[in-house]
Amino acid sequence: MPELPEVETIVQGLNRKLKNRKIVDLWTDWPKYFKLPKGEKNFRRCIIGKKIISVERRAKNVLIYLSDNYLMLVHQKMSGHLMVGHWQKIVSADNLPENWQGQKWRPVKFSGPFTDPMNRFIRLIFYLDDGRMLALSDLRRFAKVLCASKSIIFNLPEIKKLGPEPLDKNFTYKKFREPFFSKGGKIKQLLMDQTFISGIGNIYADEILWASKIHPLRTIASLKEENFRELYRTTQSILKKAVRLRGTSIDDYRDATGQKGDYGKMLLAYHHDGEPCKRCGAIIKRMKIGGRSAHFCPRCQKI
DNA sequence: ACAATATCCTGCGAGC
DNA sequence: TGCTCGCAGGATATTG
Repeated sequence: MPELPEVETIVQGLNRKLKNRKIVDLWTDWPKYFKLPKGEKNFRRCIIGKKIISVERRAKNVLIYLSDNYLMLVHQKMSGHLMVGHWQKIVSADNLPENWQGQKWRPVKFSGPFTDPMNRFIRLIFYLDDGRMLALSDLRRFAKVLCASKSIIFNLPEIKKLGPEPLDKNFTYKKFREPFFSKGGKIKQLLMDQTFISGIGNIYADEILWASKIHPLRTIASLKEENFRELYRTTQSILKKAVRLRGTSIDDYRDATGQKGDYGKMLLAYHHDGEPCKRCGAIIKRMKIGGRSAHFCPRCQKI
């Protein structure tokens, strides 16, 4: 679900709310979430009793720094949302809110945005020592949660391989341009390749390409220097603006407190197929590229 | 070696 | 109304 701006927004919220909290218990109805890297045997033991030092973002991963040099990594994948709320144990299921009726029983009352439909899909809960909880709502159950010592997590291949952060101060044009010399293929797929630049997914790839007037099927070899300049510029400006507006809530994305992001109304290509292009008036098209839908203007994004 | 496809899941809306 | 199909913001494994 969330891409860089959404994960960044969530992380900022979590960091404010979770700092110095101790994790006292956890509950899940989907133990498959837990992945233990080599050297760790027991997820519960990794987590319980640990204090949360800080929360940071790397690519689309949420990094929760714990005491004893431990680190919990959460990847929300397509439908995951981390949120913080108050909780109390529910003794009887009789007075569950309407949107929980008929759902699998959950051991808590989540009093954040209680009527938020996403609450139905809370599958994992970390209970905190201040009476609050960190919950993972995840309709499709794709999310992944890892816990291990810092060094083990940072040495995982999927973390080590990650490309540079596009909003990092050190992300110069040179750094952006360099990998294109050695890689081929189509521009859209490369923009979404996490080993190339980290944090860009389907929405922002489409927006960046529209803003740069580049067709998603353009090959790297066909791009001119001015195209790369434009891609570099729009990548940073679009992601920055999306972070400022707290992400895109087309469907179900929420920040850590259940609020929607405001970048949705800024979208100019993504989900605008069938509508006139805001720049030239041609009808925005949608096509499948590498199993994902791409939205683009067939007139001003020339192939 | 590369790229297209299947896979992990569930819910929703469209179309018949 | 009720069924089936396609679709969804990700990443990895498998196939061709």
